[in-house]
Amino acid sequence: MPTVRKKIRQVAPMSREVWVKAAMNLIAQEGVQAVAVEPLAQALGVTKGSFYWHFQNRDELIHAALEAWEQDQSADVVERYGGIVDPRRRLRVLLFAAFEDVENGKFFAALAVSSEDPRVQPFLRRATDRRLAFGIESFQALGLSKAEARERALLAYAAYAGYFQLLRTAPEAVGAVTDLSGYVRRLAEALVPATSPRRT
Amino acid sequence: MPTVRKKIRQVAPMSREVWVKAAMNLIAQEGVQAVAVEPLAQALGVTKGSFYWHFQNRDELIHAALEAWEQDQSADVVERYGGIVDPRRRLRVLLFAAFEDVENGKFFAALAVSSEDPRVQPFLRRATDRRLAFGIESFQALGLSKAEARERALLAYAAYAGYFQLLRTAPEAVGAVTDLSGYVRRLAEALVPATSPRRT
DNA sequence: CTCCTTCAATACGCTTGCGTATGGTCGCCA
DNA sequence: TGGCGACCATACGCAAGCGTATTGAAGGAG
Repeated sequence: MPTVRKKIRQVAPMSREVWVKAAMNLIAQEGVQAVAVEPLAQALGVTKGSFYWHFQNRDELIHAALEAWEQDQSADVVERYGGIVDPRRRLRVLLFAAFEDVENGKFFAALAVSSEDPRVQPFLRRATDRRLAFGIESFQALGLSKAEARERALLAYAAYAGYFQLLRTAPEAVGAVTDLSGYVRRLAEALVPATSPRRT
Repeated sequence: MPTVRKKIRQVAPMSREVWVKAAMNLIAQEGVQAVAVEPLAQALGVTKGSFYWHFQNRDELIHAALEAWEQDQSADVVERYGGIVDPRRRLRVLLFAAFEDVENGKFFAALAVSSEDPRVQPFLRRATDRRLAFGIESFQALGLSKAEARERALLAYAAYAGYFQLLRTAPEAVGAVTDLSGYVRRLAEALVPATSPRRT
């Protein structure tokens, strides 16, 4: 240990956010049950003593991580594409954007993995409801009945959720489909009637 | 060893199958990590002493449960519909049958919940590969290229997996779509080109 | 009746992880 | 320079589960 006079510790005081970020990574890879205090502390090079200074208990960390995700979430997917007025275009843009945000898709799939956990259920439900409602709304703006809009929104969302679930469980099978945009285009064309403005 | 003792005990002998069935139920509802020996024994009204007579360890029970599922699995989905020669009809029948087998769909979704578990991964992979391969094969029989067949099979399977995932995480949202057959019909019509004019 | 096999209960040790209690170190400030 | 507060380590108690070892009951074969 030659030139280690000052520890970096003071500069990076292991603040809450470090724990939250680490927890989010763990959730994305192994689900919430993998967020265990002691292993996580060891991975970060500290002990539980540090953790229980920053957090009251394990649940608080999990909740913080889920909340952090929910923030990015509603900022990204919904609000950003709510501005597009043409519902046809909005739907297509939304679909492509959703499938291209692999990071978020993986986290969502990881949450679905922990869907039995009562801590994640409200978050999962809110995300699902928000996205489905947005889809239904958009399809209704195309002139479809509410029932039909619901049907298509559910199909679109199932295709989304299923895609990222498969990306978790069998990535090579998904990887064999080299052209993701082709996949999404097919989905969009199946759901959004008359993509080009040939039929107004 | 194989002296066939015919005499069944008057008291239900708590044979292996009772444990396996109970484990399958637990997996379907809460995932594999819920298959714990002691709670399960208590739920069955016995103690661990019984369990460790029938099984070497916990993994053996889990493996047996997963294998039991896999048996029904390949018997049901693939073999039963492989006989239909017309690929167009085969695909449609397969799609409807898959979505109507709610029991199996739920179990599959529960397995996806435990996808991080190294014990379930081979089962999940085999099921996915088998189903995808069957779908690709059928789409190719329609005259589609391999790439296009892969794309459609993946979309169909994602819609399937996502549907049952949503049924787990947000059953009311799915329940709002009252007409499941409409959902599947839309999916089928989007994927299977130029349905024959005979049947709807 | 006795013994042997089958099945199950009890008791024990071990590991993992949660949460608490207490003490130590370092910097800053009066 | 003494002390206070932020941050972390250590040590402990506790619960859940796994797996093992030992004991026990109960029925059939000889």
